[in-house]
Amino acid sequence: MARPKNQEARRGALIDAAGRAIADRGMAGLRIKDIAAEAGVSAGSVLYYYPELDDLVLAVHQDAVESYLAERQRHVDEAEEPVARMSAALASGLPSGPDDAMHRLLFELHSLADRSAAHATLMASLFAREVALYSTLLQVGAAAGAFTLAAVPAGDLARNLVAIEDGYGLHIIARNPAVDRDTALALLTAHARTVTGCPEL
Amino acid sequence: MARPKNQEARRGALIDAAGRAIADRGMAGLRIKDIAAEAGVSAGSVLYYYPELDDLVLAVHQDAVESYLAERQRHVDEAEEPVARMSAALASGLPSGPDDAMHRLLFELHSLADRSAAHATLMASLFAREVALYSTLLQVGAAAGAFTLAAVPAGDLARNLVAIEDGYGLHIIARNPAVDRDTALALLTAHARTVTGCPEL
DNA sequence: GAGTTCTTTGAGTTGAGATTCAAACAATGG
DNA sequence: CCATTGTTTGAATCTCAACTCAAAGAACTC
Repeated sequence: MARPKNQEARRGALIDAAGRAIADRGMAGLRIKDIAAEAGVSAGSVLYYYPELDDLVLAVHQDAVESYLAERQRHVDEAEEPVARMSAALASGLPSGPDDAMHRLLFELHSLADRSAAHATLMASLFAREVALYSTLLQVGAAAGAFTLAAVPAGDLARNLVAIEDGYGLHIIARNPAVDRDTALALLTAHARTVTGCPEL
Repeated sequence: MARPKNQEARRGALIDAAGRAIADRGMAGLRIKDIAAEAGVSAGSVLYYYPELDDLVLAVHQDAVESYLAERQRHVDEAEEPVARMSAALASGLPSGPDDAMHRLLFELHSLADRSAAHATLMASLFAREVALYSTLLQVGAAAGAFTLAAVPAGDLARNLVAIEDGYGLHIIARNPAVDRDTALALLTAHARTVTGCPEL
């Protein structure tokens, strides 16, 4: 063998490029040449690394789920106290606005879930891990005496929190003028306040 | 003029056919011939009535929003008492399962909102009217003494209810095994119980 | 630097689907 | 039953993007 295979790096670049292409053109408008242009290579090169386009899209989805979760965790971990950690979690789950690239990407990819088991699994995994994050925050907060949970198990409350995030996220991305990030965050926080009995949130 | 124009009826049939096609192939996989096949006509006929396919899709969206809302209202109106009406509202906002045609259709169409102002408007209108429905139910229930609202304005509670519906709806359609209709309804109802202070829900 | 293998490209091919269109067809008025 | 006009169709055409492929290029080994 001669020329070094840095296929990993190449594939990584293509995954990023495809992510950008999907976020701004949508799955329906995704074209190989757009991915190629975004990556600064020819269409042939995209096919060279991903003869099956579906594999690339799946890689994008995996990557998006992992980095989104890592990013949220990072935000939460910047805080120490249970209340502040919960606030950070709430703030990190909503799109910054209609053009939030990560959320646009995730919603586009989610639309594949009903016809692809692999995508459905990724979406379910994202949901489960977000629920786990909130569950932990709620339980730790309750143990520390900061929260008085409105219901048990905490997982039920956590699922509702994630559902609200997803619901508002959908509307923010869809440019619903009645749902901007600030209102959504206020309503989400109000809900969290209710179920934790914690007025400081 | 000779031959009677029953274009209205023809267009109506095409709207239905397109709705079915979108619900089961998705916007990304929508083909004129599928709409035509669904309507039992040739592809040419579809173009004859809708030279611009976007107009047909927009008509489908309008129609879906109206009939979905009408259907929900009908469900709610089958009950008399505030509590029963609220239960009916809660039960009518979630997909029956991953194959619920109306919800599949609505979610597909919603994905157009971020790139089309017309679709965004329809989606926003649907949201606003669902919020209005819940607002009314909450206020009437409170006035009747059945509910003790956890917050004012009632519209805030209503928006959270709709957001939860949308969030769980998304996951049910996406075949998330952790979110089936029954669990989602139970969690949604639990939330409603909390914010209304009404144990009978 | 010659040989080898990996990589990239662009031109050409293929195929699917949208669109056009002329001809056939149907219903009604006269 | 003929003329008129609306409707429908299928075949022909157009368009665009996926895919193929042979040739050129690049990095490494020996």
